[in-house]
Amino acid sequence: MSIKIKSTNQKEMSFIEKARRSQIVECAIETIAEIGYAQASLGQIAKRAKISKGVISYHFANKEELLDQIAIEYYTAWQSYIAPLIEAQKSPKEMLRVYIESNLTFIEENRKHVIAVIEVVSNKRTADGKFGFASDHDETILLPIENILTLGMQDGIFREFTRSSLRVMALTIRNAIDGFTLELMKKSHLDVQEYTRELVTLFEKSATK
Amino acid sequence: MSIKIKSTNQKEMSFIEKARRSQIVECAIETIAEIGYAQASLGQIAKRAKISKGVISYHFANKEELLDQIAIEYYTAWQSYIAPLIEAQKSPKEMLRVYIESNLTFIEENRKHVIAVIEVVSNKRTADGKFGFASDHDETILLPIENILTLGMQDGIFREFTRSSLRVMALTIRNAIDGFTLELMKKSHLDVQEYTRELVTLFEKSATK
DNA sequence: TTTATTTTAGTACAATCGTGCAACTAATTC
DNA sequence: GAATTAGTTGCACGATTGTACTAAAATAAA
Repeated sequence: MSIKIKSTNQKEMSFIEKARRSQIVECAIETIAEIGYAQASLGQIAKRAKISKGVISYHFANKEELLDQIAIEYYTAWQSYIAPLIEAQKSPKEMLRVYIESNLTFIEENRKHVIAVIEVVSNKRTADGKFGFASDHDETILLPIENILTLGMQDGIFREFTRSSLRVMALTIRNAIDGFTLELMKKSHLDVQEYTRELVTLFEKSATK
Repeated sequence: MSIKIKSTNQKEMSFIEKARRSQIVECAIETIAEIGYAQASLGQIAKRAKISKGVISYHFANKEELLDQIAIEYYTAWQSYIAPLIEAQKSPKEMLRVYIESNLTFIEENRKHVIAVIEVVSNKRTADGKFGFASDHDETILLPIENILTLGMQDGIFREFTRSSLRVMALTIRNAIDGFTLELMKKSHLDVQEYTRELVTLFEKSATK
């Protein structure tokens, strides 16, 4: 196996390499979103990109690195999108509402990417069969909503949460958001505005006193 | 492709065939639950069953039939388990509580099976890339909880739901239950009782006036 | 312009995949 | 007991997979 360390230790990636990596990631996203993880071979991705398979192996150490990149890029973009919106809110109740709204908006605007991420994350396994994405990944995802719930509880607006009930609440919100993605995938003409409104109502009721 | 119709049109399955099919399905469940859908080849399943791959193809028309059987058996068992428990309740509020409790209990008692089902269902695709399990499958799953919510609304115990808000509520409950499965998969020592209690609280608050 | 480096196409390779089937063994039927 | 059916092993086959690599083309540097 050839170790490719140029992007983390050596000099900057060239303009060509950046463009090519980006194209390959984009084609991987589309391929996975359209035919599913199991069918999305490097051959299929290369075909979509109109390049040779060898180009993929030149730019990425292996398939795993390519697929991980899909997830990494998504979460980077997600965080950059969500964080400032939430920080701009004054009250935890507004933060909760904006958290849900912005998540669903982001998903709608990045449909394929989020679908590809869910496929990659749910199918990734370690050599011994465990989930490939570590639990610190989950913690990172859950942190913002857990902070919002904690803040709301401290402000006396939200109900009293124990450590575990706060975790279940946060997980349930995240599960609802991921579930929205699947629903959008099955029904491309879903009324997103209405879905969002209902989710906000639901979680406001369940979070407040 | 050889069409195997013996189990649906011809005479009864023999004792041997029933036992063998059951064993193969069981090994498929374990294989998928342990190493994931993508790695669960017929060879892996046959190895686990200590049989030749040809035995699988003798008893099942193709891999798809075998995997479908995993889901069919799960949902049959799930429905038999859930329905009487809910029917025994007098009020929609009790039904909602028992719905959540019995779902999580059933999942805990059938961990591998439900994990395998989630893997199969989420990865199944039609020839043109669409989700393989049709939307009538979703409707069947959602019907019980939708009925409970409708009943509660008619009794004046639950809040007023529009058609769409009822659907979002039902979906969110199902997403929470599926999310519990994933959590259980990642953390085998999860406190199920506590998780259940929190979920019941959460959805009671969100459903009532 | 020449040389050095990067990038690409094309393909070899071992391994694996699902499907299919011949040959064999075991059990049942006539 | 012979014929038929049920059940199994072992493996062929075409296709595909991810990894790896050579030679050629393209680009950058001297």
